Amino acid sequence: MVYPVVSVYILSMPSHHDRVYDYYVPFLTEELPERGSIVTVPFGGGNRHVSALVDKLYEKDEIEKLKPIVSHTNIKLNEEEIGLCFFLKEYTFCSIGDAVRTVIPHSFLAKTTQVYCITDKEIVKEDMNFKALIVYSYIREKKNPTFAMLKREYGSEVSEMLEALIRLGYVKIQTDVSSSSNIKHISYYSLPFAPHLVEQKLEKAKLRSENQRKIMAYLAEHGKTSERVLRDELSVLPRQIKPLIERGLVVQIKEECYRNPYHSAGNTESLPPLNQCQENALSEILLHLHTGKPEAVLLHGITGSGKTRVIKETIDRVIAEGKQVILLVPEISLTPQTVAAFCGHYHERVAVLHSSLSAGEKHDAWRRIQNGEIDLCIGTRSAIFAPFSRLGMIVIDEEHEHTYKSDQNPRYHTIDVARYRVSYHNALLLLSSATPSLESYYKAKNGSYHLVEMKKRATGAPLPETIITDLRADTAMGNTSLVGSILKNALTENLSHCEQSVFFINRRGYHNFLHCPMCGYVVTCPHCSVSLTHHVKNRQGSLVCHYCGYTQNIPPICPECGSNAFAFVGFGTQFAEENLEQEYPDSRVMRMDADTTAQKFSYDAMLSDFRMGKADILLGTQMVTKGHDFPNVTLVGVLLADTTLYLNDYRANERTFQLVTQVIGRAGRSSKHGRAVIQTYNPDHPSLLLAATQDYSAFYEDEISIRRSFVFPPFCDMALIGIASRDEIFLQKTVVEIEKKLSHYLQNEFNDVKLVVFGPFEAPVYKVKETYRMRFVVKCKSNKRTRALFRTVLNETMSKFGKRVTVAIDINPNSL
DNA sequence: AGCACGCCGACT
DNA sequence: GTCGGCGTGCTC
Repeated sequence: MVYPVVSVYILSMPSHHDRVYDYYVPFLTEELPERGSIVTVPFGGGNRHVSALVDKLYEKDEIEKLKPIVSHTNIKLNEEEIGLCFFLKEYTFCSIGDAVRTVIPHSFLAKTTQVYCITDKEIVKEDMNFKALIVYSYIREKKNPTFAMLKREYGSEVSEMLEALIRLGYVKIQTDVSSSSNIKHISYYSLPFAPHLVEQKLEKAKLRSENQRKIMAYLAEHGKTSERVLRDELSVLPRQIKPLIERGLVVQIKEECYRNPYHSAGNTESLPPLNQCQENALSEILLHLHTGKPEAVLLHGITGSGKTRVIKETIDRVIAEGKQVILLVPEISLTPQTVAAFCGHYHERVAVLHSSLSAGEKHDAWRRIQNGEIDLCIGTRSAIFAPFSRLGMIVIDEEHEHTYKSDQNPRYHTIDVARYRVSYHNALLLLSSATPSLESYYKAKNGSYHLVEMKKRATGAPLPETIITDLRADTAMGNTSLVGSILKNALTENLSHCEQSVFFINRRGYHNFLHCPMCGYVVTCPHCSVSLTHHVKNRQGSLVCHYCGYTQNIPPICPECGSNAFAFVGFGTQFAEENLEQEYPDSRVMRMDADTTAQKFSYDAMLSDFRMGKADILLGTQMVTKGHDFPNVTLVGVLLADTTLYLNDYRANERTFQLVTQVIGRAGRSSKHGRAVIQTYNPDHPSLLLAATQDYSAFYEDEISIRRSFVFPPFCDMALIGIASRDEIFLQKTVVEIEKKLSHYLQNEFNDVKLVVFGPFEAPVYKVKETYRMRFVVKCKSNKRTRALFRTVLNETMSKFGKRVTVAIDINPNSL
């Protein structure tokens, strides 16, 4: 006798115990699970029910040692999704469970519920009182009720009873996995006969109720009608319709309905024809579309060159051929405007996917894509997993943005996943940016991507005139205003012309921190080793931790030495806003940062208000720099460009160049002449000088030679090994253990692996939310052997120190 | 991750 | 003499 057996990965397993377990399939009558099916299996001593992914199905005649699977759900990952899971596991050291939860939405995975069930134990009379017996037989009869059911039946004192029953071994708690389909249905009603027969039918059925006649009449006139319309129009409830259904006078139809917050207000206005530069770029891209193999194009166009237009045109071509497209944008620029701009005439065939959709909305968008109802999916990072079966192209707009790198659990880079998917489908990967990441541009220069460049602004407008101003000169003259004299002149002039300005500042809050000049004391967060930031809300000042949200009042004097010279140092968006309002009382200042855009869609509302001219000055953090098109903006000010310049990170130059280039690009996008003023204490810094002239290739040449000589990406990979614990002693122990293991393996089993280990260091913020953090920084080449070494060290350390510490490896992290 | 098994302190 | 702390180890 041979039995079907499945090898499965348990989805709740931590990565260091992630391996296959075998189960036999007992129910031969039902459909067999397949590779990719999600099944429920008994696991561990208590045989609790857990979800698992079927890796393979085979036959075995010896099943003595195996347990049977419990059931299999209707959820099944396709071959590509399974491949993506293993890809994520290999590259990010996550478990298969984490990978599955990343590749498909959480709502697709079965929900677990706690149910009570009886055991095989024979009842001993003395153990049971009358009440206990009642509860026991209820559980037996109802076949595994939930706690909610028991409580409804017997009140809340039932929990003591249950505890006793469990203690005596008559009842146990079981985790049931119910496959929640999470599909929303909507009921429609219609007549099963021709409308003119209504009267006749009503007579025959002897129905005289006014409401029921109304319903019939309405359906006769309007045909198929939803429950909701009937309720709104006739104020009838489903239970009044029910008798009609029972008598066969009305039929009920249930249809799957999709929740869609983007009512795809597509933009069907005809666009101006492509200019020569755009036309050339388009035809170059199209060259790589039908090669029958995976291709990648890096579209590098200066700010304002109209990349968006070219992308849209390319999307049209791909969809016209019956293929599907994923368009990714950075979190920050996923606005209804962006969606509308790309929607074009696709309307209902567009899905939007991002992390702040509700579970139901995400689920529905996913279902529509699966059902082949969608041609274009616009979204943020997670939309890279959109389940298209005829994928023709993946577009990654602003490809240099750090939001494409996941900074938690599966710490994947979207471009890596995109390359996997593109090669699976023989599709085209289109990366686009005005300031490509060094890594991408390097690949383009070396032939692994095709490079397409656009060097002219679409409107023919010249690049903004850019002035780098030396704040030291202002300081020397005793001018401590945030706005130096040159920027001040430019702003005054701009205001008098009724033209708009965008000011960029790199920091939230009011002042940076509270500092005592007498004793040097700085007010810090009690849970995190970081200074508190001054925020003002409703004219009330408070100190806020940007890591854990801890808030406290401002102490009037220094708690350390009692000095009243206690003062704020540095400044943020809030302070700048007040400062500008004071100096320019007649101008309207709009502040945009994480604090003012916390509400859903408020970001969008602010942008369109500003575009419509409801403010003169838009002041904000990073978010004002992203790809927006403000035709009336002619002045851009960077209040302090130095903040990214001296980051303790090899990408400091790159970040500065990208940021400044992008901000400058906001100015003078229409026919009006634009100006940019960059305030700095380092007016001679090459990255600033090159950003001012928007000279990407010169910047690239400079920077790539630095990267080459100091060996930084793209000439190697950086791995960050992060160790965190609430217990400093264990943290230290783990750090020592990792150091020991690394050096041991590098001398023995893994002596072919080349890596340079730096550290251990304390993390830049050593303590966050009562957790202490240390790290190693490793220069390596992320190949199979290196990852195998990392995996070995990670697994062994985690097995040893298990719950007291967490160790995570991030390959090419966003910040070091 | 869960959960059982197993070995030492504060209670009836 | 027991209840219960959580350290250790296993899960087809």
